[in-house]
Amino acid sequence: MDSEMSDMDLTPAVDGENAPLYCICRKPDINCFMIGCDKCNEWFHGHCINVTEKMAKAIREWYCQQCQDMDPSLEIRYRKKNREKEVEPERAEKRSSTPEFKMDRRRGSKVSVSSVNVKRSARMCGECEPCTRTEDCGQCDFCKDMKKFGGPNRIRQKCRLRQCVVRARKMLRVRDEEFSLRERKDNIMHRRYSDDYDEMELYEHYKDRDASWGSEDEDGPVYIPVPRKKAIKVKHVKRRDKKFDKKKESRRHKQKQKHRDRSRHSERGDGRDGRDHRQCLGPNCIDAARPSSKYCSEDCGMKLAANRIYEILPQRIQQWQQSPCIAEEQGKKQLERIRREQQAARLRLAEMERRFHELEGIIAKAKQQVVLQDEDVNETDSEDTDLQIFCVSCSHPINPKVALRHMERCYAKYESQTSFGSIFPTRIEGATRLFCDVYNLQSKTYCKRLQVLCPEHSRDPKVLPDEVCGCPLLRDVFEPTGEYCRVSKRKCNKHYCWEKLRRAEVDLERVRVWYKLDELFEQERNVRTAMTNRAGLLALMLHQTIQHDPLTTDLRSNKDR
DNA sequence: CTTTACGAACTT
DNA sequence: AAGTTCGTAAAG
Repeated sequence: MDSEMSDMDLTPAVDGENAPLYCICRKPDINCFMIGCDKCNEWFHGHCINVTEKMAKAIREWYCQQCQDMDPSLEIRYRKKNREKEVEPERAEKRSSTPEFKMDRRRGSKVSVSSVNVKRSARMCGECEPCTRTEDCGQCDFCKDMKKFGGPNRIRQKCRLRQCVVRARKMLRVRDEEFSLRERKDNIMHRRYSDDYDEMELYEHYKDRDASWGSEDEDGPVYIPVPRKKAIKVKHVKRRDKKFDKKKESRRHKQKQKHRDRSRHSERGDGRDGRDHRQCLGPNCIDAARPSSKYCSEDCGMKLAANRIYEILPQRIQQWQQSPCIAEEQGKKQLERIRREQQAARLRLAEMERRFHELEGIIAKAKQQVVLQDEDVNETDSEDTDLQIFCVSCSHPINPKVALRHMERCYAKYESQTSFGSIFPTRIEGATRLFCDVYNLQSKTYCKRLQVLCPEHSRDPKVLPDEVCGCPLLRDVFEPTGEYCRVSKRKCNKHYCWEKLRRAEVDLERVRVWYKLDELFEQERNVRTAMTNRAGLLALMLHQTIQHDPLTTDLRSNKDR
């Protein structure tokens, strides 16, 4: 096989019995460059049709000769870039010689507009500040996504600060306003504002300014104090020089940007000093604040914070105490209810534990009974007919006499094939024999069936030949007679596994009570957490209670009492 | 409708 | 070849 394959490289004429044939040569060779027709989907060897791999790279759509003959409208299409290269020289020249020439492609195109060389595209006006920005901030989510900043390159969008004010989608421009604020703040070092200055307002201010700046530029030679970007000659300049110029430009531009911001800031004339050194806001401190901080040190910040608390807290506590807290009262009521229910559940649990022991006593007593031989004659009563019922598990027809026994076993058989576990063992102190809790190494879980009902991990005990059934006999379904069934356990079909079922009944109820207790405990915890958090330090500092209308409040509190 | 992810055109 | 970023499908 191997040799055949390698042969194929050299002699494509080797024709496998069922290998598909391709190309005009109708040969099965596939180990060379091939191109597919975009109409008929047939594959052709490059060398058969004189198309090299290099040529194919420039091709976007390719049609075979046959398809082109059949449909003359089919035209081989090339990729834009390559087509440009192949464009006749005169056309290329024409383009470069017309300053207004626009090639608005999907991508950034260089547009020559009155000798300013700018980049324009559907997403870039080319004139706003973000468009002219050349460096990525390295801080925004888009930058962080980039490979160069160690990101996974999943979002693939350019830096938020470089998203065009005019044409970029809004979501790309601003998402995390806080971020862009911080960034701008960092960039414009001289700009300072105190915390009572509305940050949103500031941001809006920026946005507006940016937008207006962009349009100003487009309007033409109206001179404003804001220095316009100077025309930079780039046309017919060698590539290297161009690069150099660009760098210079961006540097100069940045300087201008700074200058502009500074002058704008002072124009605002809001009395705030834009200089770098502000006084620390710490109590009685006359030092200068650290850069990008309102304080000279951590200590001063903490002092001010402490003062704030001393100042505000007593007043808030007073406010809090002035009016009754409805939620607090409701919480108290709820706690009371929960406690009552817990009490009831505990009683019920004690009752169930008592019944648990009582049952064990009954079972022990039942075991001491003696088998009555003549009873089993009675058992074979006239019901021994051809009546048939079907097992609920296996659906086999079964004799009613043995139905209970069969179904119990049948169910156990199926049930034991599945596991029913949790990764946690049961931890209920003081509870005997509740969950099975056998550890399954494979699934790393603990069995969560009732122990008495788990056919997977505990088999029914073997019944000895002389064992008695011992099921307590009842009158009118519920009333115990004090008598016990004295049929041989092996033969009694009426009370098959009665101990198991009775135990399960009790255990199930015990589990229910435990669940109830658990639920109540959870509720209590929630209510308590809510109550402790309600008038905590943080809550008091953050919120305040205002009595808008004392009359209404009084009425309400009077009604409550 | 917005956000995320990604192929691919385009640039460096 | 590697990096950038646009348009859009898919997901939310």
